[in-house]
Amino acid sequence: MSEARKPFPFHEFEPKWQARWDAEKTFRTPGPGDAGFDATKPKYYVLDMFPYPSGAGLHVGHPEGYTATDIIGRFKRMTGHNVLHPMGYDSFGLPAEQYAIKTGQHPAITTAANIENFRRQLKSLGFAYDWDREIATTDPEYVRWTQWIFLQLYGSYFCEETNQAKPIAELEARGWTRDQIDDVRLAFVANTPVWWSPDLGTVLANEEVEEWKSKGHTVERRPLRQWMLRITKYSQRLIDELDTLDWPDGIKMLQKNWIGRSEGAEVDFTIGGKSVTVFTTRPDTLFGATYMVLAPEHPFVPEITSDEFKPSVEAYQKACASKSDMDRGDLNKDKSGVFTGAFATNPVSGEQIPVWIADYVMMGYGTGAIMAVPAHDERDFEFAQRFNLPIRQVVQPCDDSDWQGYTAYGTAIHSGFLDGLPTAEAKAKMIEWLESNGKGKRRIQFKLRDWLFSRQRYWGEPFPIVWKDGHHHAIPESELPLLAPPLEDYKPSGSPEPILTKATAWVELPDGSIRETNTMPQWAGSCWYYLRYCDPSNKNRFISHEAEAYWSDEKPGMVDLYVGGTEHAVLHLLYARFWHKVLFDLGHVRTPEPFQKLVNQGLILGEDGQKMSKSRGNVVNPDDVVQEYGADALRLYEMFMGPLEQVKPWQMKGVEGVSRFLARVWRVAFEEQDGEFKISPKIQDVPCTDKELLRVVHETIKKVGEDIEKLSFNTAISQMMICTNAFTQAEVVPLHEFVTLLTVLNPFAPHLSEEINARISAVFGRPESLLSEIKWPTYDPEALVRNEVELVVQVNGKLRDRLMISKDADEEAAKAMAFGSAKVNEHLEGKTIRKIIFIPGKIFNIVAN
RNA sequence: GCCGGGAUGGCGGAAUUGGUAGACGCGCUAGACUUAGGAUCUAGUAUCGAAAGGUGUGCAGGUUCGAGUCCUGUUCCCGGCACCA
Repeated sequence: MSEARKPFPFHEFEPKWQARWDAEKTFRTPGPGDAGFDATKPKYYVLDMFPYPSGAGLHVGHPEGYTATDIIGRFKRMTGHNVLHPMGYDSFGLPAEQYAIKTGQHPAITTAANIENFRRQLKSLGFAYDWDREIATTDPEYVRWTQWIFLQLYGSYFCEETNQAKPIAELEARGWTRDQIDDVRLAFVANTPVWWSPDLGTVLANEEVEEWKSKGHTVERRPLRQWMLRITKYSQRLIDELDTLDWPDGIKMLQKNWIGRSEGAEVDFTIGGKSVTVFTTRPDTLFGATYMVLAPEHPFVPEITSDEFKPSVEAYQKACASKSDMDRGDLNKDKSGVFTGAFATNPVSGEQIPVWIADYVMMGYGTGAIMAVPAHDERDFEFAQRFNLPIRQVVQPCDDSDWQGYTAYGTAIHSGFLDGLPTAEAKAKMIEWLESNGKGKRRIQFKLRDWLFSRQRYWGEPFPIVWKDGHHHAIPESELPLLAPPLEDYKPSGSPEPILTKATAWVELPDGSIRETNTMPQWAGSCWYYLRYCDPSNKNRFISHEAEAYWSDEKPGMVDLYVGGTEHAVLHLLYARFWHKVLFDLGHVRTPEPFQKLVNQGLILGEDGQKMSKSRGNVVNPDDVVQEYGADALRLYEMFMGPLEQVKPWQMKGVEGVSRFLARVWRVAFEEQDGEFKISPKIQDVPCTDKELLRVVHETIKKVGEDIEKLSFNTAISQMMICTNAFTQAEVVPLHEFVTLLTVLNPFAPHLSEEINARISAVFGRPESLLSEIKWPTYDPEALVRNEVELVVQVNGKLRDRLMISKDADEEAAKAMAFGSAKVNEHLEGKTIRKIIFIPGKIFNIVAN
């Protein structure tokens, strides 16, 4: 599009307004203690998931959520709130380091350049952020507090009695030994099998493995000494407190499934005098256990295996060790396993059952051992069939289902003292029996594992920990932030030694202690950034008590609205909740949850309906759209595409559509004369005498306000289009009403609305004030009333006529009108009227046959 | 397999929560203005039918004066989890 053909000069006024907002700090949000802070206003905290500043820049998915929160934030400002709407950068991470290695530049340099580009792009979209609160997780001052929070975790344990974190000092006072204390810290060291990638030079979390493998990296299983966070202690609270949050059901379900709570029992079997505990959710089927299975990695395997079976057991263990969890999963159709030669004693029946090892039992869940009840468990059933193991019925189905492989509830049979009991009661009774006979106990089991928190990469926060005499110690808070030393070579060495180990001058301290050389994962920074925004430059605390108090309220979650992609459902959103709860337990924050309301924006697909990707060539770059149609058009289009949470394809024609709408708004105000935009003579500073026009304007105030609250932006825009069309067709455009339209349009298209308002204000000599700083208009309910309404007349529920009728016509009046209609009478011919249903102002339905 | 979300014109999507299905936009058709228009404005646009009228919200039933909306069953699509005992 050539310059001359631009329907309105957005290329001039958009940068102009952005520069002004920047220079005047229009959207600065004073907090407690800041000049200009008004504590009487209610707070509203609206948060975006901050971006990872990649080299590729923003993609069109970013402005989708960011525009939604921007509209909400601007709206809440106009309705009298102190709005906290900040932005920052999640700037540590493996991709940055990989990119740096590839380009030969230090990640600090590439990260700074990428942040600068992101900031430019964000500013070019006119978002009303308080830029004074901008943070990056790589800022040394930010790293300081990330490390400080880690030290809180390190300095705490989980008290089972009160179900909360407490300071380690309490245990010291009680005379606990160092080893005892180290065993219960929320941040602890464990030797555990982890996923190690030699070419990336780091371990990976389970959920990261697939992604990096698909990029061609290799991973292998290795036992390594790692830092873990005891998130499992919070399993129950993380499930229960979801109920207090206004989150999509799907996300709540995802987290619940991820945490994976199961109720059941531990049952102690014996193998040659040795006690082996299994976990089961069906203690009622204990009489039906016909064999036992241990995970191949179970520590008892070597000692219980008889000599005869040692070769096959060892061969099987070796084969399993080389398989990943995924491979095990892929092969779940084919059950495999070997007999150990050992037999276990069933504690309730005294029966001897064979002990097998099989990879369908995993060491990481429960006790790594199961009692197999093939009659009532699908997996056990399959395994028993494969290896010809006995299958014994102990549950009678309630319906006529086959009992073999029947996993639902029923009635206990062939089960001694349980016979005749329904499953739920049988479970309870068996647990009672186990507990009173010392053969087991009730147990609640979770799938959630402790969080593997260390990485061996360079581009992350170092642990504020030193080692001396084989023990770890926190470094003093005064030494924070502990920054990574400059390294010339941070390429992976191929060994699991952390990169920082190479910086010997940094690692080896004069007193003979050595620094921890692992670094934290990228999640660390994103776990608490929403707290730092409240008080971003505080030198003494991660957040002041005053700021924390003001930006929290009586709701369980601190942030009023959090918008972002669904990809973080179980990682970031779970980790952040965990950290927040620890800080809550320790008295640092007053809300038990970080995010009250969560909304996931839907993915934007390419024009071809496929996921956007470089290889498909269907990627839309926001910069190009801004260049051609302007920021307002991009913002408006992304909001007009459809419901925020829905997946929807991009259509460049749709951008043109909203751009035309903006041009129509512009042309209500201006006519083009000799390439200049002159104010339209239709705009007059007169009262609005056109009742219909006035009605549409007030309808627009009402609907746009309500729709913004509901995050229904597409319908709000549609109403503004209706309103604009009414102005376009009006002979006279009353100034006051037109400014009202500009005001409600302002949160959506801030540049255009401000520009039109500024220009017409100058012409009419009105005081110059920013639309974004004035009050949201109120609608007059009187103006919404129509004197005449359309009454739909139906015969047997089918529409037969529409009649204009006074808005408060009663049934008698409606009846007279309806039976006066020729069309209606035609359909009543030869019929007897049975009933009349009258909904005033809407429906008059005649039931006849 | 399990869990979650969805299915409405040629397309993106509306529908006051049981009350006129298809708002608004795209596309398309015709007209106006124009040297010209890929600009703008006006009118039309679910479908069958010349019309009257009929039919229509994935499919099959049900409840109701009335169902896109509620109930039962079913098909397909998208996302997530997946041997968790």
